[in-house]
Amino acid sequence: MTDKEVKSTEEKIIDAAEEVFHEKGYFGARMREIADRAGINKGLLHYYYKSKAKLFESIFSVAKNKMISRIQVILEGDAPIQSKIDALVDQYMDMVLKNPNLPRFVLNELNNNADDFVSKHFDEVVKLTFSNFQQAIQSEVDLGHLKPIDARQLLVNIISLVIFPVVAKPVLKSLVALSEEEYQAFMEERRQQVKAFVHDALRP
Amino acid sequence: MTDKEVKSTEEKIIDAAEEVFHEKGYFGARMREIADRAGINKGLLHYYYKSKAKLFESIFSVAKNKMISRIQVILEGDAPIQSKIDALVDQYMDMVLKNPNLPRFVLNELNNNADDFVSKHFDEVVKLTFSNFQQAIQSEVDLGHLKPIDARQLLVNIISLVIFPVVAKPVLKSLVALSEEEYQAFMEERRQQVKAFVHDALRP
DNA sequence: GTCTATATCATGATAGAC
DNA sequence: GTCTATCATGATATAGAC
Repeated sequence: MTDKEVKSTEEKIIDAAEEVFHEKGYFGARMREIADRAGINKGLLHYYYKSKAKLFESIFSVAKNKMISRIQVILEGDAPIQSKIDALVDQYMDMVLKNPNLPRFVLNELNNNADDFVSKHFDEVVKLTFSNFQQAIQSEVDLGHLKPIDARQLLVNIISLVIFPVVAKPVLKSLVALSEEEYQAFMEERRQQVKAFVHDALRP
Repeated sequence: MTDKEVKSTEEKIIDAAEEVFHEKGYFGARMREIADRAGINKGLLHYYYKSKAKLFESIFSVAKNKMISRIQVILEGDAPIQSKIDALVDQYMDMVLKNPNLPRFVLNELNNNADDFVSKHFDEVVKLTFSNFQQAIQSEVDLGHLKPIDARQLLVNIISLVIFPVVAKPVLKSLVALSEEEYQAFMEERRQQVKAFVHDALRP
């Protein structure tokens, strides 16, 4: 949907709720602010979503899917491991740069909720995906193409290198004294840098 | 202070407030819950801290210092770069394992506040520290001891590799299907793994 | 479907007795 | 210093007119 099209009320609500929940989290978000940003009033907001909790669930579910859908496709494919890693970095980098508040939001809300909530959203999805990746790593190691490494640690390394600098954006800007433009450039450089860093670390 | 000593009311408040703010963040925290965990009532809590905001500032300031004090000492010393990196990983790993909610808390609250708030807490401190590190990296690169790398990117890499898996603990436990004990073991392995990974990536 | 007005409830904060 | 009781505010949620 492009900006100039007329949004339905439902769409206006979703868009506004995404903004506010992603920025402020569940507890920081205000139904009032969501209604305002959607250009409607609180009564109408509650007409569409009976409660803040319902609206949140809807927003969170979409966010969670954005975070895991791409990784899943990549890790399950049968491309060579180096291209998998590069694709993983590129896809995640695209996603977090386009939705800078998404990772923090998902991470925080997963943390706020009990373990069974986390399992419900992640477990089934992720087991197969990961074991495929693990096997791919192992065979490359066996062939002497990669330095031996625990596949779990490697996967965590890659994701850390991409997501953390987005979650920590405010610190980063202070830490290396960046303006907004410099930060964007830094992250764009980072795309290549992370790929090279991981590649270099895996040299046998 | 050990557990069996009698805590002053002030100490009980600080300890309880740390727990609650670190777990729930500013907006999720309740003065009621802080009073309960401290074993006092809300009236007394407000006698010590006139407002939630004041109490928060006090807790946040300590948390922020925990996050930057160690890194600063290490990066400013004149040890060889490889030992600096190892020390940095060890120190940060110790800290985040002992205070698993600390990084998320600091990161979130920095994000919730305006840029000048961030600058106030970080800027002056960090400039000198970083330029020292940058020079150390550069001379090692010049000597051919390290593969050329942007010092900013390297520093962000190291911090990402240590902190992210703590911030993302719930995801991690699902992603690689870990129990609490397995997670702790994973993180303990990680201490060596990160050092080796960074070291390997920097081989010329 | 959309709005205004209102009910309900929880929270931060204060007042005052002891 | 510590407690109980209460206030004031602001947020979610509902009722009802249009």
